[in-house]
Amino acid sequence: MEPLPAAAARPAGSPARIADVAALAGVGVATVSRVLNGHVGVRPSTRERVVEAIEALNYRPSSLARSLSLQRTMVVATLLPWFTNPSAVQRVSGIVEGLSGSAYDLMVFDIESEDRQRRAFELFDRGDRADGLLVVSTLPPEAEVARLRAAGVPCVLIDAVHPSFPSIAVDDVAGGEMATRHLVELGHRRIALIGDPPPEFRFEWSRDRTRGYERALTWAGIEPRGDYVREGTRLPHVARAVASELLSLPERPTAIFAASDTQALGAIEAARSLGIRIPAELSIIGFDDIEVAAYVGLTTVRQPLLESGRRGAKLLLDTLAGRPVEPLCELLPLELVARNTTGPAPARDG
Amino acid sequence: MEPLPAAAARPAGSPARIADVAALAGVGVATVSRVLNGHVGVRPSTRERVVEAIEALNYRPSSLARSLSLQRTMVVATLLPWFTNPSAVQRVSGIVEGLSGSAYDLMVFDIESEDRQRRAFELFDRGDRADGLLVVSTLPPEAEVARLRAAGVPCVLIDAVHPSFPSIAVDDVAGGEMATRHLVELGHRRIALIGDPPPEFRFEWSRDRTRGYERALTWAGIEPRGDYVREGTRLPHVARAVASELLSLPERPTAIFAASDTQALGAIEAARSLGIRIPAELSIIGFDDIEVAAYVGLTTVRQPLLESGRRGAKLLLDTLAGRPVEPLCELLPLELVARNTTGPAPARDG
DNA sequence: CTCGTCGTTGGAACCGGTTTCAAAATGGCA
DNA sequence: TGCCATTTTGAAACCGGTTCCAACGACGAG
Repeated sequence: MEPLPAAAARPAGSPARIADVAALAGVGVATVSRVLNGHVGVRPSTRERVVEAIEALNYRPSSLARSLSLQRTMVVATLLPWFTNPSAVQRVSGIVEGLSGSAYDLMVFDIESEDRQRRAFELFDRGDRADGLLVVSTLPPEAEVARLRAAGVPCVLIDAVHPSFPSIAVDDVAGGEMATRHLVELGHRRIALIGDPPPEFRFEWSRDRTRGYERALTWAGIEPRGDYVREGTRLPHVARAVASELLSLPERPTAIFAASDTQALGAIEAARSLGIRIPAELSIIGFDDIEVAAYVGLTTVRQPLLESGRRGAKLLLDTLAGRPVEPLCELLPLELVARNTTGPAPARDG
Repeated sequence: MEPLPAAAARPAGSPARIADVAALAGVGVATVSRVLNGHVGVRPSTRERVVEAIEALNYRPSSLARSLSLQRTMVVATLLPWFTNPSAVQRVSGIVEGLSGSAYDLMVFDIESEDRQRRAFELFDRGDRADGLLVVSTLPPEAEVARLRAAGVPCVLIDAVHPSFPSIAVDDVAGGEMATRHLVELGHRRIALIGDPPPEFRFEWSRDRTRGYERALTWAGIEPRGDYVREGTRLPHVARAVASELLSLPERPTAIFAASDTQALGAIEAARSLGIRIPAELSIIGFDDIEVAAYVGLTTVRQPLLESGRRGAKLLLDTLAGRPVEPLCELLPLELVARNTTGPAPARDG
C-alpha cells in the first residue's frame, strides 16, 4: 500500500495516461477515473493519493478518448460558408450568446468550398465530434441528411430550410418584394438588382430575393429588364465592379436593390467613384442590416441575424436536453429600415 | 466465402461500425480498414464485396475513433477571444487563406470568458482534438504552456508573444507612439486616449499602445493628464459613452487616439451626436485598419491583420510538416494611414 | 508431387478513457 | 472473536477505429 515513487516515466513527448496515474498512485484505473469524475465512494485517503499522482504527472485526461467512451463531446458545431462575412459573423454572435451559460462549447467550421463541405460532414455527421449541429446558410446534401438522421445527431438549420430539421429562416421572396416595393413607391421605374452567386452549397436565398424583386416589378406594371439583373458575387469588390457596369449603361438605373448589404456597400463605392450622388441621383437599398449599415446610413431590409443564431442555439439546446422539438420552419420577421441611401426618383424620370 | 446477406442489423439509431461492415462482407475488420484507406494488397473481388457492404450500410468511419487510433486529426484549431470582433474576423480570414490548399481543416474556438479559456485548453492542450494550435490575441497560462510543450503540440501565437512559441505580432508601443505623434504633428496638445479593457486573458496590447501614447506626449513636452486617459472596453457602445464623457469635459480634448478602430467608430458617433465636427473641431485616430475604416475614411494605424493570420498559418503548417520553426517573434510592419478624421488642431488651440 | 515464395487475410493488441461486476476490505454487532 | 452488511476496489469489457504479425492459400520451380 505504500506509494510507488517511480513508475517508470514514459518516453518524453507523450503526456501521461490514466494508467500512468494509476500505477504511480498504486491503484486501478477505475479508481482514478472515479476521482477524475468526482464519483462518490472513494476513500478519502485513496483519493488523496490519486490527486497527488495526477498533480505529480501534470495529468489531464484525453478529451478525445473521453468522448469516444462517453459517446458525448459537450461540443456544438456550427457549419457555415464564408463565416467571415459580416452577416455570418452576426449569426455566429447570436449562437455564442444562445449557447453561453450552457455546458456546451462552440466549435465553428468554415465551408469555403464544396470540398470543405464534404469534409465538414465527414467530421460531424456521425455525431462523434459534436453532440449537435447548427447548419447555417447551407443545405446539407440528402445523403448527409440521411446519415445525420440515422445517427440521431440533433441538427438545426439557420437561414436554410429542410423538412427533416427545425429551421430558422426569413421569407426571402417577401423581403425582395419589400425592398423593391420601397423603391417603386419612391417613384423609381428603372430598378436594377445585384444578386448573389449561383446556388453554391445549396443555398438559394439570393434567388428567392430576385423572385421577390420580379414580383414587385410586375405588380407595379414595370417590365423586368434582363440587363438590369446581375447575379454578382458575395465579394465586395466584384459587387463594386458589377455596380459600375450597371451605372455605365446608356439608360442608367435610378435605383439598385442589392441582395445583401455587403454588395450594397460595393454599389455605393461604385457610385461615389463615378461621381453619382446618393440618394439624389441614385437610390440604393440593401438586405440584412449588418452592423455597419446603421453606421453608414444604408437603407436596407433588416433581418434578425443575431436573433436567428440565438434562436437556433436555443432550439438545439432544447433538443440536446431531451425536450422534443418539431422539425418546423420558424420564420423571423423582416423590417424595412429607411435611412439615407434611398430617396425619390430623379425628376426627369418620374 | 459466399456473402452473408443478413448480419443482424444493429439497434436503430446507431450508425454501422467497421465490424458490421466486416460481418456483412464476410471478411475481417483489418481488410475493411485496408479498403477504407486505399491500401494495396486487397484482392479486387474482396475489395468489391467490402465496398458493397459499405454502401449497403451507408457506412462511414468514426472520425473520432480514427483520430484516437492514428493520433492525428488533420485539424488545426484557432483559439481566440471575441472572435466576432472585426479585427479578429480579419485575422481568421487570413488563417483560412493560409490553410486553404493544405490538408488541414480549421476549427475555431471562441473564448469569451476565463471559463471558456480553461475549457479551450482542456480540449486542445493534449493535441488530440487538433494537430496544431493558433492562439490569437491571448497568452496561454504558464501551466498550459508546459502541457502543450510536454505533449509536443505545435503552437503558433498571433498578436501575442511567448518565448516558447513562434509568435506573430506588431510593436504596439511604437504603434501608439506613431498615432499620437501624428496628432502632435497636426498641432494638437489636448490629446485623449480611449484604451481597452484591463488585461483579460493575458493580452495587453492596449496597455502597450497606452505606453506609446505617453511616450509620444512626453517627447513633445506635453504633460499627460489623467482625466484624458480612459481605459474603456472593446464594446462599441461603451466606447461611445466614454467618448461622450471625454467630449463633455470642461477642457475638451481636440484629438482622440482610440486603441482600436472599433472604439474610434464609437468615438465618431459620440462626436456626431454632440454636433462636434470631424476633423475641424476634433481629430480621431484609430488602430488596426479594419475593413470599414477605409470605407468611412477613418485615419488609423494599419496593422496587417489578414497577413498575421496568413503568416501564422504558414508557420504552423511548416511545423506540422516537420520543417523546424524557431520560436522567434516576428514583428509585422505598422503604417500610418491618414484619411479624413484627423486634421490640424483648431486655431484657438494652436 | 513437394517445397518455397509471395500475395491475402484475420486475430489480437493498441489508442486512452468509462463502467460493470464481482471480489476484497472494512466496520458493526453479537 | 466471528459473521454479515456495507463500502471500496480493480480486472476486464467496451467505445470504434488502425496495424502488426502470423497463418493461410495459390502458384511456379525443381
